[in-house]
Amino acid sequence: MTPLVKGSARMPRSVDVARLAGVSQKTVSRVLNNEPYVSADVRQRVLDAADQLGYRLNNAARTLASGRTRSIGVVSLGTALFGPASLLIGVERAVRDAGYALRIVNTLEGDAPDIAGAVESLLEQGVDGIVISEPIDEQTEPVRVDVPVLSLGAPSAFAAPRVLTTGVSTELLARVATEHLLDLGHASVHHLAGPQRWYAARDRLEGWRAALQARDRHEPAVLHGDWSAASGYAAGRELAGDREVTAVFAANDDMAIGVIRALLEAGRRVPEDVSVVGFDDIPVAAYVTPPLTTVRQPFDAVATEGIKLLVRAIEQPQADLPPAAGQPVELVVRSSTAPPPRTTRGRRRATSD
Amino acid sequence: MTPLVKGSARMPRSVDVARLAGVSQKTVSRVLNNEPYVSADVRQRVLDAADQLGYRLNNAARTLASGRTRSIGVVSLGTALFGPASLLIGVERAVRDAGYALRIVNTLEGDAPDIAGAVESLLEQGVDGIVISEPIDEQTEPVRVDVPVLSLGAPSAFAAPRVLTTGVSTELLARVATEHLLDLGHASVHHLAGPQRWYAARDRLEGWRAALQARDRHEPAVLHGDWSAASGYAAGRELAGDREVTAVFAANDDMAIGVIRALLEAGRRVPEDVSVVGFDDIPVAAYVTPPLTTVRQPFDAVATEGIKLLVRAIEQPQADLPPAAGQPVELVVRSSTAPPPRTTRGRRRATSD
DNA sequence: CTGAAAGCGCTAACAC
DNA sequence: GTGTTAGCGCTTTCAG
Repeated sequence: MTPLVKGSARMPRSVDVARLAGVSQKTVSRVLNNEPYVSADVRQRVLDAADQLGYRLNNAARTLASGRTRSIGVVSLGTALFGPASLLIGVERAVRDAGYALRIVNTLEGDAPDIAGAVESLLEQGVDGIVISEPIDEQTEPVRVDVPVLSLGAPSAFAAPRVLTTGVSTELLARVATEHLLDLGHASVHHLAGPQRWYAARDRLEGWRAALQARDRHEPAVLHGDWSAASGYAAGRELAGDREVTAVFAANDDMAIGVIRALLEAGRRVPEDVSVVGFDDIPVAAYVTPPLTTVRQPFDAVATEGIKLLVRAIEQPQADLPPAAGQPVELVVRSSTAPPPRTTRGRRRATSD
Repeated sequence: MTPLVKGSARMPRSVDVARLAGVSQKTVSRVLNNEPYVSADVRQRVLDAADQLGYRLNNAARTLASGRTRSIGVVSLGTALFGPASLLIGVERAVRDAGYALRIVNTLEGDAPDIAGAVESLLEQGVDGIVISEPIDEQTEPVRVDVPVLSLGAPSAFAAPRVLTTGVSTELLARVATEHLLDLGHASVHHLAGPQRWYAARDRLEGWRAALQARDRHEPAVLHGDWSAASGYAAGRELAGDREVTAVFAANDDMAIGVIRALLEAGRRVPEDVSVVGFDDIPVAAYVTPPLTTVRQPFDAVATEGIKLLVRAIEQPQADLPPAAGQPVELVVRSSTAPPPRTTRGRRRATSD
């Protein structure tokens, strides 16, 4: 009468392995944890015995006895948006490479209570560290957490032993995108921002603004979308009516594609009449009409870097945390951007002909 | 000297709660597990005490004592492709709704050894059930698993107590897409298939073939892509050279967008000269030029249905498994499809004028 | 280098 | 309705 039977036979335990290998249970534990001070001979005997029995370490027992779960929890957004999804993939790989298991909780809205609840549920499941993938709202009141927290992107209000932050400065990327347009000769650049509750959206807005201010350009009213192509389309219709508009920087590619669609439908050519830059370099960006100029985020590098920091905070609680390394920035110029039309009021001078 | 301290203070245990509430430790356990036979008064006292202490159940101890992990593992593909990502989100939600935690392992290639390894690692972490999200290769030799396995899409070779399968018949969706083109009057339909290692790709290919055969149409040579817009573009260039081509069904939207791009560059209009249908209805599908006709998969319904089955298999090992319910099929007609040009050799007759 | 004893914090079975 | 008694299968001391 063994209630823990999963399959037909009882699961072998480490004592069974020990018995078969003719050693103590503790020695089995040593071998399986790659601890030193085990003779090669004994090690091999144990390994063989384990293999023969189809033995598998019981994770719950390990965790209970050691107090370490060897797993990392991530709070993610329940969205198939390219950015968050790509980041999550990078995080999974990095976590696995570091020898940890991954536990995921998605939040629907990503607002403060949602995130707090998700963190709570991860803590209950047992995790050694937590990653907040796309932080949205600032936490109003700090959540108390007893493991290190990595916030990918935004600083967040967690009262944890260690709070870490990495991420590219997407602000820098936004600046680069805007400058590209300015360099082409546009007098100014309109911005279609993402939902301002997202840190990523605010960050890009700031980058755009900084680029404009650095060159002392007029700052047009900001339009707001929700990351969707549909919202980009709606904004594009507004933009199409305004003849002043010669350049648009959208906070992601989906919205940029929506903007272009609206512009084309209104009879404004892209890039001849209006240039459009996106953000993310989604896989289809090179194949829409016209191929989209955009900037690319190094999701994988960000994830790798972030998890490295988190794991260090978990395993060496005392050590100093090195500052996050800067990530490369990549502008991908395609055909949706060009110099402004001649009749523009821009301070550009006709270049030839 | 308590090694399990995570924060500054020792984590409270259920005995601490019991002491504070003036009951036995077992009663605390009862309350926290929502077991019956606890008076409302005692229940409230326990809850208050737990709250006051900031008590949190220790999952490892629960698991060890009960033999149930209350978590489900998913083997997923490390890709940000819209389909797999959307499915994963649905799975996460369904798993959470069922009161289980989620453990994820991505595979890079999704081939047999990869999947076997991923399953092994989930088993070691401890899971009550396993979901194989986008099955690729058939397993050559069955993997022995002692928990129920849900294969989302394809039947797979797991020697598990129960192996379940759900998923829309994407074969049916492919047939609907092909029939749409045929109904418009096209003599036949070319197919740009996905990588044939993917079950999803083989399934769609079959649906396309079935539609053609049902109407006794000529079956053109199949083109192959890798799901990417780039591969669609390459295939599109081939297609553009062949004047016989008036209709193309691509196995996903990204490839369809690549095909359209190549067609347009070659001077073939879409849909006037060639109609193109995609698959998935990715968010930008409605905003590319021309807006893409496509079919939509009910990811959420598939996930919900599948997890429901899996949870039943976990919690009621003896019960019969109801067959998976059929899912609705949705064809989204936009502007990338139209009747074939007049000069076509198709058996269609001019309709008017 | 190896082993024996003592829990980790909870649930399960059974008593009261 | 509630409490008591045993473990769950490991890791952690601490001896040899």
